[in-house]
Formats: sequence, C-alpha cells, structure tokens
Amino acid sequence: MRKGEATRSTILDEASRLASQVGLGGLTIGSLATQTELSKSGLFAHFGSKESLQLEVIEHTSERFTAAVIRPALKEPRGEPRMRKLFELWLEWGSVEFGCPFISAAFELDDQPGPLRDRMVRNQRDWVDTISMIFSGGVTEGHFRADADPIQFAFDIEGVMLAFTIASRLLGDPAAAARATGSFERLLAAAAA
Amino acid sequence: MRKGEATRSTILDEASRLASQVGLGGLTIGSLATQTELSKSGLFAHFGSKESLQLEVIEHTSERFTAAVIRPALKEPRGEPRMRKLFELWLEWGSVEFGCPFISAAFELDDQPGPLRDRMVRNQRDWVDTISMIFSGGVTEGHFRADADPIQFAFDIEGVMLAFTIASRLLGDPAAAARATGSFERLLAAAAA
DNA sequence: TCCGTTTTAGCACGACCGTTCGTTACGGCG
DNA sequence: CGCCGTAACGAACGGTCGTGCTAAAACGGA
Repeated sequence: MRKGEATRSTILDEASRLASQVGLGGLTIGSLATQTELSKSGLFAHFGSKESLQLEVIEHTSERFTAAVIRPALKEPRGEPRMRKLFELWLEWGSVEFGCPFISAAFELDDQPGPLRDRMVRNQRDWVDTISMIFSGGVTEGHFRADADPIQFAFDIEGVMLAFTIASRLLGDPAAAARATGSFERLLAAAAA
Repeated sequence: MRKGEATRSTILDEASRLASQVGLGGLTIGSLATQTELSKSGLFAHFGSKESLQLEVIEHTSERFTAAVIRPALKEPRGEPRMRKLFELWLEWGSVEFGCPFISAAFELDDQPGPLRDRMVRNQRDWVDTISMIFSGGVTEGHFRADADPIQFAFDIEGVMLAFTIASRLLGDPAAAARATGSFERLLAAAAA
C-alpha cells in the first residue's frame, strides 16, 4: 500500500518531465516504463488506462505547481509584494530543465475535446482567477488603480510568461528573463495607483 | 507532374489543418491518407519519410502565413499603419477554424532537437525580425520613440498573441480578441513618440 | 493514338502501441 | 509459521505506426 503510492509518485514525476518534452499525447507507456525501470504491465496496473495516467499527470503537476508557486506567494504581504513573488516564482517554475508542462499541454489540447482538455480548462480558469484575485488584493491595499481590470492584467502577464517561454526555450535567448521581467514591471507600473 | 504538385498541395493543406489539432508529432500518415482519400503508400511516395512530410508542412504553412499576414501588411504605409495591419491580420490568422499551426508546433518542439526544431527556430527568428523591422520603420517615420527597443516590442506583442490563443481557443473567452487588441493598443501608446 | 513518365494502389514487414491475463514476489498481520 | 492483499512481471493480443517493394493506373507530349 505505502509502496504503491511511492512508485506511483515516481512514475508521475517522470511522466510530468517526459510530457514537458514530448507532450501529453507523446507520452508512451513503454518509454515511461523503461525510464522508471518498471515493466509496461506493472506500470499500467497503477492507472488502468492511458487517459487516466494522463489525467493524473495533470493533477500531479498541478499540485506541484501550487506548492512551488502559488502557496509560497500567498505568504507574502497582500498586494504588490505578493504579485511580485508570484511572478518571480512563476518565472523560476518555467525556467527549470524541461519547462512548464502546462504550457505545451494547453496548446496541445486546445483543439482536442475530452476529459484532458476539460481538466486543462479548469486549471487555466483557476490560474486566471488566482492572478486576478491577487491583483484585486492589490487594489484593496491601494497599490493598484481601482479602475484597472484584474482579468486583463492576468491576460497580460500570462502573455509575458508565454513569450518568455518561446524566447527562452525555443530561441535560447539569454535575455529572455530580463525581457519578461521588464514587461512585467511595465505592467505593474501601468497598474500602479 | 502537374497532377503531383496539386495533390501534394492538397495533402499539405490538410496536414497543416490536422497538425493544428493534434500537433506535428500527432500527425499520422494513415489518418492523413484517409482524410485526403489516398492510400497510405500513395501519399507516402510524395515525401519519402515522415520527417520530410513534417518539414514540408512547416514550409508550406510558412508560405501561407507570409501570403496571408506579412505580404499584405507590407503594402500599408510604413510605420504605425503597417504595424496595425500586421497585428490585425495576425489576429485573423490565429482566429481561423483550427488556429495557428505554428504556435502549437513551437511549444511542442522547443525541447525536441532535430531538423524540425531547427526549422521552427528559423521561422521564429524571422518572425521576430519582421516585427522589429516594421517597428524600426515606425521609429524612422517618427511614429515611435527612438529609444524604444524593437525586439522588446516584438517580444511583447508575441506574448499578446499567445495569451489571445489561450483565452480564445482553450478558455473560449469571447472577449479574447478585445483583450488582445486592448493590450496591443497600450503597447502602441507606450511606444508612441 | 501510342509511349514514357509520373502518380497511385496493394501488400507485407518489423516495431511499437495500449491493453489483458495469469502468475509470481513481497510485506504486514494473525 | 502460514495467510493474504498488494505490487510487479512476462507473454501475448489486435491494431496501427512508418516504411519498403512491385505492379497497375493515369497522365501528358508526340
């Protein structure tokens, strides 16, 4: 029982890493089994189907994201400091070895109906909510203009992160992080009260 | 000879459409053959390998993009009008039935070395160049501030387009285009001389 | 109309896909 | 010690993948 949970988690970690490279659809039970040094059938038994494996990968990664980005940011004082921390951690999250698994998944699934897409939509909605609520907190604190649109702000910094990913991962631009931070600062300044 | 070129083009059109949905890696010769009403081997004979098929899909789509977005924009007067037109056409290009095949490909390939990735990098570099050169034209015309960074501008509107894609295709936000246009206008205003 | 050159189909291949099944090794509890 | 549920394995399944090979069909210029 305990043992099972552990291997399961190992599998999902590896799967998340693999999915960042080849996409959720590119995930293969065979290759995943090889990488985790399990037999195909042994690994398969943990999930019952490929789709639930993929679903659990999303779930698992989502929890890691919450733990690495959202939760620590919420420990910062409300308003601008919290928003800054959120962006900083997000940038770090997107800078690790294989990048953010959600980004590729989002673009991969946006035209493929099904439970996977549904889950990603929910994820993305939650994420936009998180950003805009943190922004609203900043309005309450008097850091940001009351007439600013929190959802538009979320839209804009989402764009910055996506552009960062392209610049950094595809183009290999060493200035990518600096560009992203610059854009973020300009957005903050434009929203400042 | 004539006939071959025609079917080839038909195949590539369909492949481009398919790749927008399932990604370049999700492309399958079998399904592509079914959709184009050709035999697997008949279709295969046109390309010789899956990888060159994928490469030609990128090439083909790139030409369509140039014809639909870049070339018409270049007919506008230099500077701000040209930049506006570029963004407007880009937004249209990304709004068609199955979205921009490049965006999913960019995120799909960013961690998979090989000729496909190389081709996408070149594409992306060219695109950033195009945007920043049009921006520079605007500086020359006196529309944009001389101290503005054209590459940073390209970075920013790239981000806007990517955020638009997520909002529109994944979240189904009907306000996505309006948000994108708003962000673009703000970027223009910030760069205005 | 005929001939040479594309262009397409048919068939087969080995590899790998996701999945199922029966069986074996392991670990905690009586 | 033996028991039993969990965990992992190996072999095999039907199916599809990308890719060759060969022959038929369709085309286009003479």
